Amino acid sequence: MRVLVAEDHGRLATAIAEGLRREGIAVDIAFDGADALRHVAVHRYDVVLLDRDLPQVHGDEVCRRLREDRSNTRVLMLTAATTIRDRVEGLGIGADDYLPKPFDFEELVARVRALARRSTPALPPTLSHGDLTVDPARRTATRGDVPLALSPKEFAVLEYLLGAEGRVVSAEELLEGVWDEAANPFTNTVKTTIGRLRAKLGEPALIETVREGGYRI
Amino acid sequence: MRVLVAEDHGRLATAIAEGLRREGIAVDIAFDGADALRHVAVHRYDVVLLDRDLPQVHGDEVCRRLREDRSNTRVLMLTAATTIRDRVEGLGIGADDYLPKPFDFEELVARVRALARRSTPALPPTLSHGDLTVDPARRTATRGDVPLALSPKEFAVLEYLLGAEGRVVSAEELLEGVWDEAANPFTNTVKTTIGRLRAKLGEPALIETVREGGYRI
DNA sequence: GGGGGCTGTGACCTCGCTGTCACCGTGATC
DNA sequence: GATCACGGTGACAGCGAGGTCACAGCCCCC
Repeated sequence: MRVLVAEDHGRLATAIAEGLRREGIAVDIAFDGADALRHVAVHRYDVVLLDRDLPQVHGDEVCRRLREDRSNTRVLMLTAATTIRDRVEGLGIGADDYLPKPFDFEELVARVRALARRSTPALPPTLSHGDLTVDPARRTATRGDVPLALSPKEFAVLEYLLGAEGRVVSAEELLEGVWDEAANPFTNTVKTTIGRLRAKLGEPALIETVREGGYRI
Repeated sequence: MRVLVAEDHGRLATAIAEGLRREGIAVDIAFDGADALRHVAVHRYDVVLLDRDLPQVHGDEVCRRLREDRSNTRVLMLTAATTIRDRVEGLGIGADDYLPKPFDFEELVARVRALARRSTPALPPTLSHGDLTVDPARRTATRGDVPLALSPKEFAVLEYLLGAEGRVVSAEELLEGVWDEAANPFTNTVKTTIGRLRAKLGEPALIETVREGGYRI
């Protein structure tokens, strides 16, 4: 899962980002509205966490533009204002959800996850393939009743591959979908992560390699 | 991601190419319009970076030809002229985006990325012929329920032949369409690959030979 | 401060793919 | 039947994509 945090208060933005990363979510940060639009043009996000009072380009405007390309990115509006009127306005603009500051971090994560699940509507709440079952909401994965202890990155990669439903996923696509923009494009961390994931998934092997193509489940 | 830079100023072309490569993007260079068309005929690019003032064949013409085959390659026009009129004309010809020189390199990269994201709305789901089925997205081929373990080259050749829908495809055409430009034109690797492919496809034979002509499925 | 898990890096290795070459089979032509 | 041209086949060597491993930095938690 990949999220953009658009928030001009540096401390808050980085705190949110840190927290989400600890949950295995790839996070980029934009410090103003123009920056947010630039990021959105370049990458695909599952969710944009959007502060309403952004400098340069107002949050409402960013939201409106996001609605225009009908990419199925979801918008979670953050705002200091807490009146019902604001809430209604926010949703009217096209935000998918709305969270008044100050908020509880747990709740933020829960809402982000809920929205992300909606951004790929075809997928059922738990993903499975053969005797492998992955529950994105609970962050658990089991193979034939045996729970798997996956790290956040490993989990994210597995989730992505399952979501692709047998399509071949290139290393580049994985980098784009699971890592954040700081990732070195020439890294071999994808190879390594796939290797570790395979080791944990055990036999019989589930992740196939397609030479010159990528990986497939 | 693969990009073609069509730009006749050698220094600028190589500088752009270097920069994009540093971003992990595969880049080919064409120094004039005819060269650009040749590259485009042979390879599939996500984005073509097209200088408008190209020698031999003008950028506008290259762009028009790109629109004609409905490959979903995106065109980013570069131009020295900056008037609104030019901009409108450029887009009218069918460019997907438009960047006036001089430009900020960061912006160039961002726009290339944004275009590339738009460029891959999945190809037709599967190709088939008789009991043979080929799924390009999953990179799988089956013959009557039996999955075939094809190498990348074999798969590409099979895909090309199926795409030709019974037309006779010459060895030269296959070389152009499936191999890269470094391929030795006198090679007999096509013969060899066809041989291996036939062996894997099994009986009854699907690939016919047309003497002095080429192959047909 | 120290231990432990998670990640990314760089070095090294392995193995399958691929292009080449030499040779064979076959059908056409004389 | 001899010759010729073209296509098929099998052996082989080099290469490069992908796998593996050890290690170091980082962060968290005790």
